[in-house]
Amino acid sequence: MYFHIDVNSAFLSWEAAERLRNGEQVDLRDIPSIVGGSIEKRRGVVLAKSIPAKAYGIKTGEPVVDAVRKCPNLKVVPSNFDLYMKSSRAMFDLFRKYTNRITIYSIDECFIDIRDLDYLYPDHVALAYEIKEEIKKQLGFTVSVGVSDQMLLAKMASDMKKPDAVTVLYQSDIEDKMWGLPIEDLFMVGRQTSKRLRKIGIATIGDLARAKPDFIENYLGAIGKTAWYYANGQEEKPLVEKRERSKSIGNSNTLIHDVNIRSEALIEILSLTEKVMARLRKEKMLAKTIAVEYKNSDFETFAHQVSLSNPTDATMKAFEEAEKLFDELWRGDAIRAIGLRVSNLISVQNEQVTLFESELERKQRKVDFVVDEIKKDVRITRSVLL
DNA sequence: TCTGGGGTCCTAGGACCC
DNA sequence: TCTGGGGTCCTAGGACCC
Repeated sequence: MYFHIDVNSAFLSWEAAERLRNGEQVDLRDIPSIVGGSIEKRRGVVLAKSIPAKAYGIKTGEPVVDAVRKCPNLKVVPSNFDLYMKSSRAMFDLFRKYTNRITIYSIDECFIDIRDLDYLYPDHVALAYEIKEEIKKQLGFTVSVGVSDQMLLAKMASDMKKPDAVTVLYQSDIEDKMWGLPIEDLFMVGRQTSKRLRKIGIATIGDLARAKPDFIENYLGAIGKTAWYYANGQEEKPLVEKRERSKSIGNSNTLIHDVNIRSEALIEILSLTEKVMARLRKEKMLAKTIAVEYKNSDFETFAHQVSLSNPTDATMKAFEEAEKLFDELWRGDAIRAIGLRVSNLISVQNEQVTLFESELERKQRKVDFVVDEIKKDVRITRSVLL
């Protein structure tokens, strides 16, 4: 038996709760409001919206300027990722008082396997309400809980009633509760897939469930098969697997101005490389593949990647490769955003890094080590001061 | 319409090997 | 060599999630 727990308008709720704690009178959740990226820094999209804002037709992911056009007295607050991390951790810690069988799916969502709690809490729905109420009381925000014997159905269920709700959805309910929903509501059916499905007359989850699976797979490929199973309330494989380590680590950045000077782009790439490689070293991993990506002013993206013969965690080694990749990649157009990602990661322990290492590489590793330590100290000092 | 950032997985085509 | 086909690895691009 699973719960899927989803924070309602997470970033906005967390901001609202924090402001109330700090003595502010107005609850952001009661007025048209959004958490939005900074327009000046060209990150101006809606990250979260209040229910009153939703009533104006404001959607997550749309440009903030459009949202303001829809609702001129919209309250726009900036994002605050430290607060989100803190709020997220507090919520997951609260769940851990019940069980450790928690699969974190994102910053504001998780699955809880409650099979160990049967003895203490034979009534699953009552437990769902208890947890929901405890979050509200202790942390000041609401969640939607989905209850089912399967992860997929628990996830679909938590989406059905919002905010502050518990929804039960078993296999035997899907015809009644799920099949009438538009195809877009099915997990893993996004814009492209729904467009293609509608083109062949599949408009609801029920339409997909009743279609021939082989035909759908032929038409859409692997995603078609997966979606067909989901429409029928089945998972071909577990919805999410607990994984110890990430498979890739990357950072990207929208530049304050479009750039078409190589040296300016390289400064940005170096800064991204430093960030990404520091994260990689912190995870005690080495990367075999390095990829550079950019987005031009027309929002086209281009990427190049390379596989190294010797995996590395060294900033300068990665930067050398990134520089080469960028030179192959860049068409001389105006660059809006740049990203760097490493993948094909292996544990440091699994590799005798020193085996093929040159004197220069050895020195560079030392530099990385020292820089990481200094940054650690800076953080410690700052937290002591706070 | 003037569009973020962090991820995962799939697909198609080419290189290379046997 | 004018050649078949399977397996594997790699890359670029795209779809999806939050």
